[in-house]
Amino acid sequence: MKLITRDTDYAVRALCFISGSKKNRVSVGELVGVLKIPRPFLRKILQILNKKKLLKSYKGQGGGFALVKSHDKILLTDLMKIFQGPLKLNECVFKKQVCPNIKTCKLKKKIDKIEKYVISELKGITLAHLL
Amino acid sequence: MKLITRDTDYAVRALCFISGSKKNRVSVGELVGVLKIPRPFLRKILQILNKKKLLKSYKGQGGGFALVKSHDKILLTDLMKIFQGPLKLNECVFKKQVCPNIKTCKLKKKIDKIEKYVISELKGITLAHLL
DNA sequence: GTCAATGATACTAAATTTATATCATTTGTC
DNA sequence: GACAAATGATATAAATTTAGTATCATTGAC
Repeated sequence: MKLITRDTDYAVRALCFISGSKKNRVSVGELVGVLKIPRPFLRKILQILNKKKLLKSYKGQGGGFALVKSHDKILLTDLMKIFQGPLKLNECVFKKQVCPNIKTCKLKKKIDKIEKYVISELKGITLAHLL
Repeated sequence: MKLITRDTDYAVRALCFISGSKKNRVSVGELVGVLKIPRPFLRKILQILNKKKLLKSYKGQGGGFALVKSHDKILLTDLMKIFQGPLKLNECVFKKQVCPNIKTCKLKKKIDKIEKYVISELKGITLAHLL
């Protein structure tokens, strides 16, 4: 029932740290040292963030990762989408056949309303809110 | 990322059907026939609902399950709590050590706000909204 | 007493989340 | 150019949660 999974969490932490760092490149080794995130897992996450253009990576000695845009432009929902798929509180539970008696399910509308609220609120949240 | 898991779903369907039934007792066999839920799984769910006093069970020939309270008194959140644990959108992600630099995490307040809204909205939802 | 129902409980399977491991590629330094 | 330090790509494994199964015991109407 967690809305936010661990990889999203780790991504947030890593991006925050990189954003706060004075260097313009931060290596995995540095991040692991500070954030205590399992190294291979963090590597995977950073590679994904690189592919998704939230980070730019630099290979070779002295390499590492740098932010592409400033932290107040990085939306929490972007991270959630990347690691957890599209934000949907309700999936198929309240579709057609909920109660076989019923054609239109009023509950769905209620859930949809809540979902919209959550999404709109989350959309307003950037990493800047952490700093 | 589903807010509602399958057992909650099944519970909703079963309770709805029982509520709509003219009989005052509905057996698992009947429910399985109509709702197409795997029998042993449904049995488990109904047993839980019985223990949690949302259903009353009757053993023996002609036995089955009956509602304890009317459908407009059964809250969706009750079912979610029973099958999915306490409703918390955010768990430990945005606690203390999010960004090691930071003491108080503003994001937590935002998430809390959303969570409260969701809970309050869900609290208003009963099975009656399905009928 | 029999049979049709639920109670209790232990087990299995599938899916998702959370990692781990390894080899390839790039690049700065000597 | 060799080497070392970094990331890229990718396959696999472990842990957890969700979903489902199976079985024997108990109850109660007939």
